[in-house]
Amino acid sequence: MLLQIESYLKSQLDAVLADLNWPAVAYQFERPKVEAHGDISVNLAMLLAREVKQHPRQIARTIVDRLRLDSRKIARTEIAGPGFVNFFLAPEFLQQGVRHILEQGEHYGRFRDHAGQKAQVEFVSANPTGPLTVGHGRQAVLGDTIAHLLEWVGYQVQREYYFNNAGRQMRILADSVRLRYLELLGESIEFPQDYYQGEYIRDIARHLVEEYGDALKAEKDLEIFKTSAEQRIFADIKKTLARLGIVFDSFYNELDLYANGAVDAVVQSLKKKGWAYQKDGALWFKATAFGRDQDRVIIKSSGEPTYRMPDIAYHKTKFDRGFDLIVDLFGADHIDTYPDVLAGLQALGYDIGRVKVLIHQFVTLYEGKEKVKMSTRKANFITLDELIDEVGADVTRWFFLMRSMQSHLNFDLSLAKTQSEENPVYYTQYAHARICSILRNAEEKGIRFRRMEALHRLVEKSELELIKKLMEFPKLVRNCARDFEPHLLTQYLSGVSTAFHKFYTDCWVIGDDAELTQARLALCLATRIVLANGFRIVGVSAPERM
RNA sequence: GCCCCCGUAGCUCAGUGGAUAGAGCAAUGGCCUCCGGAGCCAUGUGCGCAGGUUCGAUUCCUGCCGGGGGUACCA
Repeated sequence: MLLQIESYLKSQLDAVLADLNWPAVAYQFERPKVEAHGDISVNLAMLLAREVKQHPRQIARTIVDRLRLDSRKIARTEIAGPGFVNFFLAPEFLQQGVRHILEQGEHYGRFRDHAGQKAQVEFVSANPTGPLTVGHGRQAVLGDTIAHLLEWVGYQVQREYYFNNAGRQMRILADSVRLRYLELLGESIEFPQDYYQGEYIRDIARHLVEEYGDALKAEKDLEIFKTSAEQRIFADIKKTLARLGIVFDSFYNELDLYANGAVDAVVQSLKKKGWAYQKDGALWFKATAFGRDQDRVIIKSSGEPTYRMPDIAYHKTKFDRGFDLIVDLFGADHIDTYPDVLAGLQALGYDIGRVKVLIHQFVTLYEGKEKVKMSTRKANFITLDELIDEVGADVTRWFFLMRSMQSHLNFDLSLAKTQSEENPVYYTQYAHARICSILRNAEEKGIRFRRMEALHRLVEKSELELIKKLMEFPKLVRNCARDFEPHLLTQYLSGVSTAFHKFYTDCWVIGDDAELTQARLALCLATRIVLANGFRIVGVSAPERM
């Protein structure tokens, strides 16, 4: 609705500009912070000042005098401050906004902007060497929410998890399991310090003992230990993600890229195109030709490819699989490696404009004032599961979404535990539960919403403020999806809750005036729709009771 | 050394090229005849420092200071 009124205003303003023979400038609509400045303001006059060589206020005056706006949409127009033109929405327009929301229901806020287009979001992508950490949790929640947002603007989205099961880490993991296995069989072993120390390694070994007895005692090949570890750990990872409501559509592994020749094909292709050369016994990629500060080794002198090769080959498959939008979500530790991948793709002739790389900063855990150092190897990390045990899935998701991804996140565990009852997510969910309670109450009294024509009774300030808030939702969804900024949603939703709680305090819903009751029930229903739709995107529950 | 991110209220964090910079937690005082008090209302402090661009900078640019991360023929 807000989007409709903006395009209406834009067409009116553009017509006036054309009339006056004034140049088109890129003016913007915004929602003023201060109530006295109206509902929508436009900075047009200030931008025109230089072009037209008049005072902004005078320009604004000229424009406003020529505007003939529909009074059912815009109640009045004012010029203020340095030359803002402020518009005040007509109550009638707001009341019709409620009707619009009720008619749209669970589709309110959805767009078809990208209908028919395919997007892929790659995230988490943690190697199966241990349980997910709190840091992975941040990425998991961000990625899943971005995927939701893209779905809301029309994309068909695939969630993909890429993992590396070909490298040295997995060998160490496998050998860690082997040693624990031998230990369980009573052999005396020496467990290296840089091996995986976690208790879960013993669990995996225990399963092997149960399944194979001592049959693997002399097994020199690590394959069975590796496969077993990979399967067990992945099962746990999936279970953890499922607790947060996250399900991946596809898992892609590095080994396949070697097995099916994809890595080799990329090497040949780079050579053929002249982007690779031999030096010091290694094969180098001419990354400097694509703006990098130095060339990179892609095949070591030992004959092994470096990690960049499978990364490039993997990304090539994303293009070959036909995605219109490719989103990569990485932790800050990858910040210096993805440009090589992009350069590689450019060298192969792909349009990297389709790739959106998102970097999120790390989570630093605190226990009170003490910083908790985390290392999967040393197994002194707090797992994502433990965090969910402590605060629940809703709080976990909400907490990770309250911060923008480029901000470092200090997570105080003891605070999260003690404050879990006072958490902002409860405040927001409470509004939803409260609405459900009112509706139950009405139901018990035999009152049902059925009269859309009562909406003109919504005239109280807190009613109109709530409606304005609800009408912002679609624009917000679209902007969050466009800018890949899921955190704005949590802020918005808690703003909706505030507006609702105010309305609830000021206005009695179920009363003697049947028509007014109908109007306010409609507003409650509309609020519930917006909250529920928002919760669906951020992935928290919409409780009917708390 | 070089590259990336961050520096906003006591704490954790939002936000904006513009008109009076916000939320949650923490603190203090109010609000229950009646739909859920997990609520509402009221009270305080802040854009790291210095230049520049601009009609206007907390926002953009440069330098500095402080914190985090990267910078391998490891992944």
